[in-house]
Amino acid sequence: MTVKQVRAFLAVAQTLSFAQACEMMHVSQSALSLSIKALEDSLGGPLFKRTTRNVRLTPEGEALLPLARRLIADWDNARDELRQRFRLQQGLVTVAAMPSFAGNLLPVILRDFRSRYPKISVRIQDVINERVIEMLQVRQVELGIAFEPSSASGLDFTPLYVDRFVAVVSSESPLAGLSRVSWERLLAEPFIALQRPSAVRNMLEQRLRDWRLSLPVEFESHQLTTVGRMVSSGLGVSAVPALCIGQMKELGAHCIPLCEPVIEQPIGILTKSDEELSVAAQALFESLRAFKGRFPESPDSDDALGSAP
Amino acid sequence: MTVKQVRAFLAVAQTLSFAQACEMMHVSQSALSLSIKALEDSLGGPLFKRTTRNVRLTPEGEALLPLARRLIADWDNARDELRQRFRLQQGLVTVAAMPSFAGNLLPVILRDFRSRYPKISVRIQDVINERVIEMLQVRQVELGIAFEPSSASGLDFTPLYVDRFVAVVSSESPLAGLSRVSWERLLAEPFIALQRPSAVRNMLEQRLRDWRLSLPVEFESHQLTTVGRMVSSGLGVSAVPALCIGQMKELGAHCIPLCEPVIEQPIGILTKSDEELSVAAQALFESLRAFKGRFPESPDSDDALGSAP
DNA sequence: TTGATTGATTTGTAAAACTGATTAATGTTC
DNA sequence: GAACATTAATCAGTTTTACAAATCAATCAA
Repeated sequence: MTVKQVRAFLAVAQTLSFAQACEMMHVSQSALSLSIKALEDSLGGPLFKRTTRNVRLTPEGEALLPLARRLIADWDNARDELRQRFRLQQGLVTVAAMPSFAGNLLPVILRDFRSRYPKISVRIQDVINERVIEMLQVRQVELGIAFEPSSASGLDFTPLYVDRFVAVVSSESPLAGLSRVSWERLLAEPFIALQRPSAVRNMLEQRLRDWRLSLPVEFESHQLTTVGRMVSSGLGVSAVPALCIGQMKELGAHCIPLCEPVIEQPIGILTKSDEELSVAAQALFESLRAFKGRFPESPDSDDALGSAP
Repeated sequence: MTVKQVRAFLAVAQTLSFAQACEMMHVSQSALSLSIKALEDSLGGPLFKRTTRNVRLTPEGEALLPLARRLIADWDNARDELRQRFRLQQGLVTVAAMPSFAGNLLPVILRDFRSRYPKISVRIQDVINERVIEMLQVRQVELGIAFEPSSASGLDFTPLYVDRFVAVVSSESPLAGLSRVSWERLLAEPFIALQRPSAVRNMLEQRLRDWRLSLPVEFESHQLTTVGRMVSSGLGVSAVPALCIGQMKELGAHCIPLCEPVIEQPIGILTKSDEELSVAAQALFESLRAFKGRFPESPDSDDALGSAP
């Protein structure tokens, strides 16, 4: 019992004529006759009662008809779905991205991606860095965007850009006029920090410890927006990834490059190393990499890397 | 995309090894390789990621797996169902029979039939003669058991036996001792008849009119049982098909052969002439015919046929 | 009866599916 | 780290299957 045989059965059942059915199937009449006969043999009895002038279904044929219809419909649906998947005309990519990326660059990239592959839906998880890695490891998402993880994490890292901290100050602040500012100078002001647990916050404190600096935390918030508002209201200063400059400016805060040390961290695409990417995920992967040149320039000269003195 | 290819896919997906899968499929490894490749080509992309040491599903393969499982399961189910039908191990026969037959002989025949084909269910409609014919014509049932219909009914008639009217009298009746009784003598008593519309009743009146006799109807009932009770209580006499003798005796009534005229009517199996019988219906048809010899003897000598004088 | 139509059958051919041997690649083991 | 074992892909040759064209047999209409 093959698919072709069942299709032949449907064609004959529909037209009640071998002659018409064989046109529909694009085969010769003899081939159709043999197909039907083979099907009947494999099922154990006749499906049609046929004379030279007349073709009708037997009761068993009648019983097969609805079954055959459903089988062929399901068959074709499954085939089409798979084909669409491969053709990127359907599918779902799951992505987990750290908030600074998810909130700033990702929407732009996705708009481009969606216009290219309108039938692929993208599910984004806007979670902290650690959750990105966890979700990848338990296969909750196919792609992650985060800091480079430890090599033992079982994840592959494809760098996209190097993020760097910039100072955020109110426009009335005495620092506002400077073209660059040192951490030491910045931390003389009351500091508004992102709440723990946060990889960004942890990384920041770690690096500052190397320089024997510490954060004089005055306020804390989970939301970057809140941090921006606090700064622009003159409550204190902060430091955020360069990615968020636009957001800060919108909130009326002022951003200044930070030095001594320049704190920067490569950010990139994470994938589970032993896991294949779906065609759809590969497409998004490529779209992300294609944006590489359009990221805020991060001069990756070695001397700019802040290292402990 | 063929069934064989999808089966091959399932085998490989299950074992994650071409070598094991090809044993399962009883084909050579190269044939299996080609099958999978053909499937992949027809779908538009790889379903497995395979190295010489390792076979794993791609995300698209992962997507196909549940679909394939269902397709193959449905496929096999449909095939098995049809095969069982042809093998008489499954199926449904619908029968409409006139009450005198449905209530007396049919149960015995069906017990035999059920023991031979336990998986075939039989749906019986116990309806009056006219409904039997109607139900056949609209294909509500496959088989009917009734009087021979007019040849224009579009039904085929296979005679089973000839039914004959017998007198039913109470055991106290002066007629009870007779070995035979004429209709004229019987109709001198108050008559208990089956209610109209009833083919039995119509036929009876028709035949009696030929002999210039009429029914002195005193009571009417739809139920044979009620007729029997009335007779045995001495309310009157009746005449019923010979098939019902057993039933009447159980109710305490007495049955006597009727003559002048002997009113008899062939009863048999009806089928729609332009309709094929299901294998299951054919089997029941044969079971009914096989019982032919065991029906109450109806001497079909021509002289016994009552004809108008 | 004749002619037209329709499905079954037959026969030769082209396509496909399959096998077995070989090859290339990749873990494993000592 | 080299030899070995295992595995899937590939190739060549064979078998099997599927197909088309022609013919046949049956049936209906005129």
